[in-house]
Amino acid sequence: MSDDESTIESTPDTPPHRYTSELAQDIEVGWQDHWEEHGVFETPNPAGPLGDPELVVTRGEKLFVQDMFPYPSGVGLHVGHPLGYIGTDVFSRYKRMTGHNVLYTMGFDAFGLPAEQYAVQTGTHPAVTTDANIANMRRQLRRLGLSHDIRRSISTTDPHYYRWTQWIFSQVFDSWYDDALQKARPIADLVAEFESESRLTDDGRAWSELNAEERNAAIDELRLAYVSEAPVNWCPGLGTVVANEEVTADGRSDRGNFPVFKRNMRQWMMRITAYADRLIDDLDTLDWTDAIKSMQRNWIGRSQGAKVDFESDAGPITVFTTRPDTLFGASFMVLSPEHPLVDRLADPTTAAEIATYSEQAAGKKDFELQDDTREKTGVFTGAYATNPINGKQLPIWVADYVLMGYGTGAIMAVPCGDARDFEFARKFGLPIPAIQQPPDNWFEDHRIEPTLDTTVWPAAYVGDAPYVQSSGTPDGTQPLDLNGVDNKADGIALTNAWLEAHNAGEATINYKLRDWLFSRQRYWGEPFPIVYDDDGHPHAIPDALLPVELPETDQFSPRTFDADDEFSNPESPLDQLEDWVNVELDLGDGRGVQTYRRDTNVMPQWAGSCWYQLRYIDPTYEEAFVHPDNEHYWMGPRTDVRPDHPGGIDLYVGGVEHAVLHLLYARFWHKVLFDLGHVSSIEPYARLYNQGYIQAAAFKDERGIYVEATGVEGNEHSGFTFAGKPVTREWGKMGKSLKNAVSPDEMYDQYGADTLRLYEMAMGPLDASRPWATRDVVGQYRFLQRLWRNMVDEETGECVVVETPANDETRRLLHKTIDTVRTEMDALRFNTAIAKLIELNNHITKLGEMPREVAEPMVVMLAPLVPHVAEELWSRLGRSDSTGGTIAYVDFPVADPKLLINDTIEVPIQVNGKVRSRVSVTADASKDELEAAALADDKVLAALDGGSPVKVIVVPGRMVNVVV
RNA sequence: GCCCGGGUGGCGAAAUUGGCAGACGCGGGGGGCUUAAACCCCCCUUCUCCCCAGGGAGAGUGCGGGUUCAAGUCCCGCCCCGGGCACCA
Repeated sequence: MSDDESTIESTPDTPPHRYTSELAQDIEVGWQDHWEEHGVFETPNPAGPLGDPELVVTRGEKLFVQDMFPYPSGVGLHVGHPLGYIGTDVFSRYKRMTGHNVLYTMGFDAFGLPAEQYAVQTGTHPAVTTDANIANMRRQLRRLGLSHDIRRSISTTDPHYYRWTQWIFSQVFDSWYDDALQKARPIADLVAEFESESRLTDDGRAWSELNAEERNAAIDELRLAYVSEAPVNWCPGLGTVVANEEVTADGRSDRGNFPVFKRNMRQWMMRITAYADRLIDDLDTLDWTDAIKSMQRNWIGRSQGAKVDFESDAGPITVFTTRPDTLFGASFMVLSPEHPLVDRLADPTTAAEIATYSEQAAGKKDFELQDDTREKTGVFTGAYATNPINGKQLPIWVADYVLMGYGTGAIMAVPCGDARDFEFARKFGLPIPAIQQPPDNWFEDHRIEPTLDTTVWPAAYVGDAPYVQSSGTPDGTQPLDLNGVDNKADGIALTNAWLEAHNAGEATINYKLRDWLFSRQRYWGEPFPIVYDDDGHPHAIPDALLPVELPETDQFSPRTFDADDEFSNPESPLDQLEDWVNVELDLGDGRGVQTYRRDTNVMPQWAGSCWYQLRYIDPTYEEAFVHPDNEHYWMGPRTDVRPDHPGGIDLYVGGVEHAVLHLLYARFWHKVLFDLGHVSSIEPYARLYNQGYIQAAAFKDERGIYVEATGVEGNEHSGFTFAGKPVTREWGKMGKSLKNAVSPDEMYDQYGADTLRLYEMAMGPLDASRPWATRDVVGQYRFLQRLWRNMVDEETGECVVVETPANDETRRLLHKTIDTVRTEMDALRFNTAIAKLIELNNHITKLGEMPREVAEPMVVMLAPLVPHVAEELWSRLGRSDSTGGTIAYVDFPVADPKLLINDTIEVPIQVNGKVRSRVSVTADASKDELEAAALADDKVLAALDGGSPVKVIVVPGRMVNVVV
C-alpha cells in the first residue's frame, strides 16, 4: 500500500559505506557466488558417488533436514513460500556450526496438472515449461541464500529419477501382504507357499487344482498393487479418476473443483489398507503434532466392534457394529440400497418400490447422502431377519442413510441408543425398545421423568449405563443375560464371547480407509512399468529396461468431458499412441520376445513425493535407488536418542495441508520398502513441524471482485480505496487469486535477502500464521544497519572494532545472549533469538564502541539468520582466511557458565501478591537473608504498620511475598 | 454435532517448572543533529485516575467462577476465531 512505503532509498548524502539495499545486494550475490564456486554446502556421504567418509567424521553427528517438496509454479514464489525454507536454512546453518553433518537440499515435484494444462493451451511440451519454471525457482531460492547442497536437487520428471519411482512400483506390484507376519513379502514367497500347499487359495482350492489362468488370478488378487474393477471417483471435468483423498467434502475435485461421480471402473489400486494398523500404531513413535496425528487416525478410522450374522430368507446378513452389547435393542435392520442382497430380499409386492428407491438413491452424489440434516427416507422390503441373540424377527428396510462404502453396508438398528436409528424409527413408526437405564440427569436435561417408556423420549440415549431388558433365549442355546451389568466394556466383552461361542459373529476391527486409487488418465506423470499379454494379464517390465520413458507427442490432453457428464469414460492421452502402446519385449520370463500392450495410465502426482527423501541421499547412485550404507546413515533409527525411534529424517517442515495425502502415502511406501529390506527405517519422517502461513490483506471492490492489493490506498481508520473507489479489506493466504502476492524479488531490491530472512523469522513463531506487513520490514533493516555501523565506518569502510576487552557488564550480557540464543535456536524459536541479538546490539550502540570480544561471537551467532552480511563482517574482521574462507563451519559460541550468574540480583518484594518494592541482594542469598531484607523494606514496614506478617513466602533468587 | 489449535497493548508478538505481564519490532509522541528535510541518535509509549512532573493509586492477558501466599500459565462452566472430520453404524 502506497502509504506504507518507507523511504529507504539512498540519497546523495548517504555515507558511501552504509549498509544500504545496494550494498546488501552486492554482498549477497558475491557470497552466493563464493558458496557455489567453493561447494561450501556440499554434504559428504559415507559411501557411493558422493562419498567422503573422512569428511563425514569431521563434520560430526548426522542431521537430515527437509522442506516439503515444492511444485515449481509458473508464477514463481511469493514471500509466503520461503517462510519454512528460511526456517530450515537457519536451523541447518546453526546445526553445521554446532558439530553436525547436515543434509539439506531441495528438489521439485514437477509432474502434475498445471504444466499439462498449459501444454494443452499453448502446445508447449510440459517438459519445456517445467524446466523453465524449475530454473526460475532455483534462481529465487539461490537469491534467498539457502544453503542447499545443489548437487542433490532432483526433479520427479527426470527419467533418471522416475526410473526409480517405477522400480518402487514394480516392488509393490511384486509383493503381497502376509497377514500372519504383518509384513509385505515378495510374490515369489507366495508362490512357494501355494506350491508347497502350506497356503490354500482364497476359495480353498489347492494350487495343483488351478490352471495357469487361475493361478495368475490368485496371485494378482493378493498383490499390493493390483488392478481392480471398483467404485472410483470419476471426474469428467478433469478427464481422469482421482483418489478419495482428492475429493472434497462436497463431492468435488481438490483440483479444479469439478463434480466427482462414483463409478465402477478398472483401475490400479494400492493396498494401503493392509497397513492400516501399522499406520495408526506407529504414529506413537513419531514426533509430530497431535493435530496431524489425529487427522491421520481419523482418516484411517479404525473402530473396534463386531460382525454379527442375521439369518434371512436370502441368506445371512452380516452387519458391523461398534455396540454388539446393544443387540437386545435391535428392532429392525437396514441395508444400503446398493447392498447385493436387496434384490433377493424383495418380494413381488415390494420389488418395484425398492427398485425406484434404489434408483433415486443411486442418482444422489456421495455428499448429498452424507448430509446428516436430510430427513431420513427408506422402504420396507417385506422380509425379516432373525436376531441371533433372542430369535426375534426383525423387519428389513432399505435406506440410503446406510452407506455401502462403510462396514458391510448393512446395520442392525438400535433406535434407543443411536440417534440415526431413533430418527428413522420415529419417522416410520418402528418399535424402540429400551435396553439401558439412562442416568437421572439425562432425563433432567430433557425435562422428563425417568422412564423406560421410549415413546416419551425426545432422543436416543447414547452412552454408558446399566442394561435392562437385555436377556433372551434363542432356541436351543444358552441365554445371554446382561441385566445388571453397568458398563459398556463388560457388556461388549460378554456379548462378543457369546457370539463367538454360538457361531453368530465375532469381534472385529473396521476401517474407514480404502485402498489407494493409483492410476490417472493423463499425460504428465510417470508411466506404469507394466505391459499386458494377450490374455490381459499384467507383467512388470524388468528393472534393466527401466525407465519406461514418457513417449513424445503433441497431444497432451486426456479427453475431457462436460463436467457433469457422469457416464463418459476416461481416455488417456497415451491410449492414442499406438506405436508406443504396442511393443515387442523379452520380459526374461523364459517366454522370449512377445507382443504386449503397454499400460496407458500414469501415476498420480503423489508417487514422486512418496520417496524423494531417499533420492536426496544418493541422487546419482546408479546401482540402486539409494546406497544402503547411506540410507542407514541418514535415515536409520536413532535408538541412541530414543528406544522406539523409528528412523527417518530428523526435521521435516511443511504446511498442514498434506496431513492425509502425501504424509500417509509416503509412510505407506516407506513401510513397504522396509518390509522388503530396502531401507532400515520404519518411518520416513521422524519429526514433522508444521509451519504457519503468511497471510496478506486482500481487497474487494463493491462488486466483490478482488483488486490488486498494491494499488490500494488508505488505512483502517480512513477507509481503503482503489482507484478512488472504496474497497473492503479481508485476510487470506497470499497468492494470485486474492491479488495480494508480494514477491521476494521486490524485497531483495528494496532491502536485500538478509533483511527479508530476518523479518520472516522475527515476525513470530515459525508454526503460527501471521499477516504480512511490508511496513514492518524496515525494523530488521535498521537493525542490520546498526550492526554494520557498529563494526564498519560508514564514511571510510574501515573496520571500527576495538581490541580492548569488553567491560564486565557487556561481557555478561554477551554470555547471557549466547546462552539464550543457543536454547532458542535449538527449539526453532528464531523470533526470540533475534530479539536477544537486537538487545545485545542496542547495548553496543549505547556503549559507543564494539569490542572484538563481542563482535566475533555476535557475527557468528547471526550467521545462520543473515548469512551474507555475517560472511562479509567475518571477512572484514579478518577471520575468513583462518576459517576456510567461510563462516559456515565456525564453531557456534558457548556461554561461560560463570558469567551467567550475577553477583547481585534485584528481587521483587510483593505484599499480598502485588509488587511493592525491590531489593538488591547477593545472587546466592539464603531464604532467611531474603526474608530479612524484605521485612526491612520501607514499603513492607508501611504495609505491616507495626504488626507482624501473617506469612512470608520466599523463593530464593526469584521473589519474596509478604502476606499481611 | 465431534476432534484439534488459538484468543495478551493501536499492530506483529514475548513471558523454562504457577513467581516482576507486555521483551524485541512496527506504528505513535517528544527531543537532539541539520540552513531545512531525510537518514541517524536519545527519551516516552497497556489503560484509567491523582498530584508538587517526579512519582503515586487502581484496573488489566476473550467472559464467569474456583484452587493458591501468588494464575496469561492449573481446574470447572461458557463465548468467539481458525482448521479438520462428519448419517462411519
